Amino acid sequence: MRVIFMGTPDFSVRILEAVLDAGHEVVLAVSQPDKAVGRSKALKYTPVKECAASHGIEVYQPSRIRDGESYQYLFQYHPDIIIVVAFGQIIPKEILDLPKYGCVNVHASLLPKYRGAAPIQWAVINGDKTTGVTTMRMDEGVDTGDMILKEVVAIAPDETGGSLFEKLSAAGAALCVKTMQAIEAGTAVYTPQDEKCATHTAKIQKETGNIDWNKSAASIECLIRGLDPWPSAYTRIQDKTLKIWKACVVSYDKKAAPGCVVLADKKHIYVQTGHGILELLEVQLEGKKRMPAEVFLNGYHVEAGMTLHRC
RNA sequence: CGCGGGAUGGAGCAGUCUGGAAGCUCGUCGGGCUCAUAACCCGAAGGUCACAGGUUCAAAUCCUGUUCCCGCAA
Repeated sequence: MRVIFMGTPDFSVRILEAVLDAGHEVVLAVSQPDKAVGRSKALKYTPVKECAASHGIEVYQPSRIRDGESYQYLFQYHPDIIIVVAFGQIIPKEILDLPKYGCVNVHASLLPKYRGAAPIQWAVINGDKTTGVTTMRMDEGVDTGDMILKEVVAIAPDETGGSLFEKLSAAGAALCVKTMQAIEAGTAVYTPQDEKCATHTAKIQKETGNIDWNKSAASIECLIRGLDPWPSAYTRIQDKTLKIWKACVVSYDKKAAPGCVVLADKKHIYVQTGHGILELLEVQLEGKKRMPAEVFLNGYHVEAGMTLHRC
């Protein structure tokens, strides 16, 4: 099929590559404008742009896809289908209706659950046991279109946002190709979403990682995993930011105020939470590299009674 | 040139302001204690103090330049 691919981050790249591998003709890649990023503030290509460029695919980067120009531009490519994966802008109806087979979206959750921005991280943060990917025929709402195919993916006990991202992008890539086959063969079945079961997720912000020690140890542990590798869960220790990369729930028969270090020896740091004790296993002090707790303890003095603060 | 922190035995850090003997915690190796130990005690090895210049009788420390790492911001 003649495909226009719209997407921006790494998640989209995996699917773009799968579409190419399946032999489809990607005539145009649409991505968000490049952004100044990193310490040097250099303008950086979006991952999709980078991938498209390496395959010799033309790239289009409208700042607003909703203005009339974009429609005109896309129209001249006469796509059979538009595949949209984490593009980052809402697509107007005229473009949705442009291709013969419409616009198909790959979403990293089992719709109608987790419509919206960061379904992967939220599935981990909420402690879900399973999640998945869904393909759908897009309509004007955000992630509200009729579903075509789904695949369930298990969330491991030590799953991180990053590792789940890998699993879901692989699953999404395969599912996208399968969906396209079904559409082309005319065997695709379109199932409306049950609005009553719909949930939405908010965009992940830096602030999302600010640990609230009043929460339970288990939920904080999920937060830590969900926000690994970005933006990471963090707290304050003696006026410095301490990122927490790995932790586990432990039992310890001592009580203190939430955020208080109840045990600190040569190898362990136990922190009281609103419910249960959390042991910090891997941390990173501002300006430093991430390191196991016992290594951190070699050079940083931590003792029982110290308090970790919410920023 | 967006802002800031950092580079010191194998690891993590102090020391830098107020130049003048290389220090702490851990690891490693040897010995001791012990039924035993990842526990404890004693001892040892191991460092061009990121790199290059400069100032000085003397530089980890002050000045200049370079490289690399990290946090913030996006």
